[in-house]
Amino acid sequence: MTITSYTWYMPASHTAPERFPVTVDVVALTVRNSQLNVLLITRLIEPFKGKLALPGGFVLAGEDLLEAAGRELAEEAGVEHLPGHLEQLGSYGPKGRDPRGDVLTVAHLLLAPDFPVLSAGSDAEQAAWYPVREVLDGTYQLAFDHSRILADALERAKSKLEYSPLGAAFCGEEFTIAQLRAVYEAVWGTRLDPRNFHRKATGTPGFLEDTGRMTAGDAGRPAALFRLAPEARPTPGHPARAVLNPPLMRPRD
Amino acid sequence: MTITSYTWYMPASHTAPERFPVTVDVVALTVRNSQLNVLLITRLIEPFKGKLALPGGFVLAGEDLLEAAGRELAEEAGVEHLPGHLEQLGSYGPKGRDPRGDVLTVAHLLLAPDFPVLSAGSDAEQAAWYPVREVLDGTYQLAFDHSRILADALERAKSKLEYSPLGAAFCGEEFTIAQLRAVYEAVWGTRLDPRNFHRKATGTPGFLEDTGRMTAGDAGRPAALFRLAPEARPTPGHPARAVLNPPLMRPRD
DNA sequence: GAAGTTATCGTCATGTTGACAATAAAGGTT
DNA sequence: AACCTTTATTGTCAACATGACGATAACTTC
Repeated sequence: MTITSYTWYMPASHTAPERFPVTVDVVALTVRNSQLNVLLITRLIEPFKGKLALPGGFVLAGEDLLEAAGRELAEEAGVEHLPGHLEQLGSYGPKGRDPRGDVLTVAHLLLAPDFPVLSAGSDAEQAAWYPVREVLDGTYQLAFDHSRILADALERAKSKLEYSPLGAAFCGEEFTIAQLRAVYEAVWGTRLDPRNFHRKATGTPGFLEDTGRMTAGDAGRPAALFRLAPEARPTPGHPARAVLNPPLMRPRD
Repeated sequence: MTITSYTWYMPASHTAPERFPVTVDVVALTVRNSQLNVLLITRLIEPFKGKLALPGGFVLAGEDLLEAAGRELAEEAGVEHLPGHLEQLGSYGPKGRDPRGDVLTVAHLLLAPDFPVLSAGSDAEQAAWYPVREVLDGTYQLAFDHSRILADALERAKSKLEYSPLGAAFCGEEFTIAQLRAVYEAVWGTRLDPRNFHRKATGTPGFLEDTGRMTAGDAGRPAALFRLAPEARPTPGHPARAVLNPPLMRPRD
């Protein structure tokens, strides 16, 4: 259905409302060997040709935002089923983001276990994981306002870990306390005392559930395998409801 | 500037990107005689004629989102200068929100001291404060998906009070601890112990600053007047930076 | 002046944190 | 097999924060 007349919410000028191209961008974060990484694509065309950018693309007619974000991510990363937790981060623009005109973008945040990115053909935009640290310190330049979006995403991710059980979104189905701690350390950029973290993680009601199984083959004493407790698991409609209370304290910056 | 061709971010179909009407809506909250209130307008036309809705309107060309939200709010509430703290809440749509077609809306949240709403002429949409409680319990019906947006806004407001100094955004420049406590009680919908709240509010470094002045004329012992500490005041670019740590604990639901 | 009201300061038991000792259970080394 | 290294897990303890309330202080109202 196309809207041909607007008689409501009429701007003072009494003209038809402006229409904007709307894109979704995704800040996909994961932890690879104890480092926080972000998924970026290399732009093959102007503007910002050769620069790195967040994966994303236009919202299509009849699509919702999360839907569009999931679709774009799946397309550009070359995966079928989206792993991890996807949520909306915030909207940017439409003014002054793109040299070619006003574009509104709705940024999203994906917290996911490490997954392999498909190496597409050479004519497609190449997606790959990049250490967040190296993106922030200027080793790489991001296109558009994607640096700011990344910064906002990081701040969101950091605080998510404090109050929600979403740290586990970076892990697989089952994980050890040490693996979960590595997530917190990578996202927060700090070191945490293993003993205190263990106490807090296992002692918080409604957070973790012991599987009864253990790791084997690694160095050191085998570790117990945990999974998210049912109350902490995301359910359709109520993503990640349960809250860590009191929060897992992040050391003061 | 009008965009006539898109050669980047090209959807698979290789057609020009869809364009959407984009609106901003504002959930304006305030505390009036110990009750949380929300600013709503009465719709004068279809759809949802006669129903209540959040103030809002179309984003204009060359406008940014916060700008548009501030403008719409000022227009519909009939105020010149926006009081309080305005921030983006999140985006909704574009699918299935409006019976007439896809519209993307970016919801915003305003936390403000009680301010008088201009009673515009009878041909304009009438804006007024409504107790949030009565909106939630079904006494009033909201248009579009505005009930959901209001619910999300409330959740955001509640958690904002825990970790940020934004409770003070509901108060004027100077306020007493009891006034601040009334804000927390109204937003959280709980009663707080005055003595413990006083201890926490005045004992949190970087939150409040004693003005040295006192109230007079009210019932009971005069109260000291406080203002936000400089570290907790919003500055252009860094809105409400300082964080309450540890947070002001909200009683478990 | 007495009573009522609100603000503010204290007290105390309980719970949480941060620092760190000690033990457990594996693999690797000699 | 005895030892060493590594990592996991269980405790201990002081410092601090919270929640529940007692006790005053300083006004207004009657």
